[in-house]
Amino acid sequence: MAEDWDLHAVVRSCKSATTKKTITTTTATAAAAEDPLARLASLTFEDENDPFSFPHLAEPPRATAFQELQEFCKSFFPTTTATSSHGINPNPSLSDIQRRRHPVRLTTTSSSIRSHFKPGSSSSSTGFVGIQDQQRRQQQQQQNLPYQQRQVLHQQEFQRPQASPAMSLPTMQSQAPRSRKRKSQQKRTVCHVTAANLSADVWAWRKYGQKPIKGSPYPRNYYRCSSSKGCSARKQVERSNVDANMFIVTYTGEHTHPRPTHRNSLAGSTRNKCSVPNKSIDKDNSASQSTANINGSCSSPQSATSLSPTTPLTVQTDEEAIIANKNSNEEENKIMIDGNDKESEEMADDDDDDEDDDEILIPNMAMSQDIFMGLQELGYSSPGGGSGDNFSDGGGANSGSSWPPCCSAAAIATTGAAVNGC
DNA sequence: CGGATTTGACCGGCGC
DNA sequence: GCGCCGGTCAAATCCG
Repeated sequence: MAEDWDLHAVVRSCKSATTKKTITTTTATAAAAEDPLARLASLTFEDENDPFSFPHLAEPPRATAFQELQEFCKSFFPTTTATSSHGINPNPSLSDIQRRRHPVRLTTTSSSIRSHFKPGSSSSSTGFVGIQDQQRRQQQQQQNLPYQQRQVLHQQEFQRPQASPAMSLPTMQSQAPRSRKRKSQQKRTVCHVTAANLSADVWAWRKYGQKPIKGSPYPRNYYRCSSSKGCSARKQVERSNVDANMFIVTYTGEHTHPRPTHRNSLAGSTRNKCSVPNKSIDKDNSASQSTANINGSCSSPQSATSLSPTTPLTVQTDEEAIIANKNSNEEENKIMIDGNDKESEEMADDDDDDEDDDEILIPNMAMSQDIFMGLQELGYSSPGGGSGDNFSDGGGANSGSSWPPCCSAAAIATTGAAVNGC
């Protein structure tokens, strides 16, 4: 139920990315010397109005470091053939196989996304970075790579920033009548983010639906922009069924209003509730929901603040963004990375129907492991535990899973706010 | 009281 | 043509 699966609070409750600017600059730089990842984390925003710009990303020393890392990590990247070695679908269907023959881009249509989100489908090498990243992550884990190294690998996929995901989306017909066909053709920006990173969004989102997704133990939450009436921007948040720590965020549509420099006034009016941990959960259907049940929600910034704003922050740039981009109009917002660019080009070769579909999304994010630990101590279990919720397969919203990413996200945001004196 | 969330119902695209 | 399923609507409810 929503009390548990309370992503809305994450989505909306947290401060703008400017908050993280302080976090990253104050906590990450110290570790930057020994940890390349920390360098990434220490990236700062050039413009407060554009929290996703990373002016320092292109600085020669860092760029060199990235290139080195990239070279180093290339061997870990999957190459050309999809595998079923991740426990996703040992018995791929014909359609799955066919899908694998056609790499899918990050920004794509719903049909392709749907295909890739199907548990039985796995992407081919170059296309769907998000899913691939999940696979890669598992591969890395299997290879017992050090965590930070995995983080570096992960981070590399975020080196290509974009402005705001939503703002960079192509214009769509916001007043168009409801049309599935049209929806399916809308461009989407898909990214994988950690729970904390769900908050790295200056827009105010209002939840308007939640649906169980076939093949996924987690429901998908639907949000629309509440910053402005008539805004067609939408956002879907779905927990990855591959990596319970990750969330698949899909942006659709475009904001019809300026980006708020601060959180929209509505953003603070969200219900901030900190329910009793582990209210849990429908016991009737726990079998297939092994990871759906995370303990009770806590979207309350107040409770998060109680963890102390001075908690040392370990910057974790574990977010993912995706995306190749061929929209020349948006080139100025992107930093091209050699390896990724090649992949993008290859993708373009494979599928030139979507020449300009690709988007970049790279929030600069930080999260505090200490805060997570603190939350756990307060009774919030980590993702992946619990018994699971009951999803009705029929239409309509359902009981959601009870993973409370909002807790950590709110904690981060609030902490950052405190640091910033916001 | 206004706005956000929840959730059952409905619509329509799409695969078979 | 049919059924499945994702996406959206909207009434009820909640909350500050």
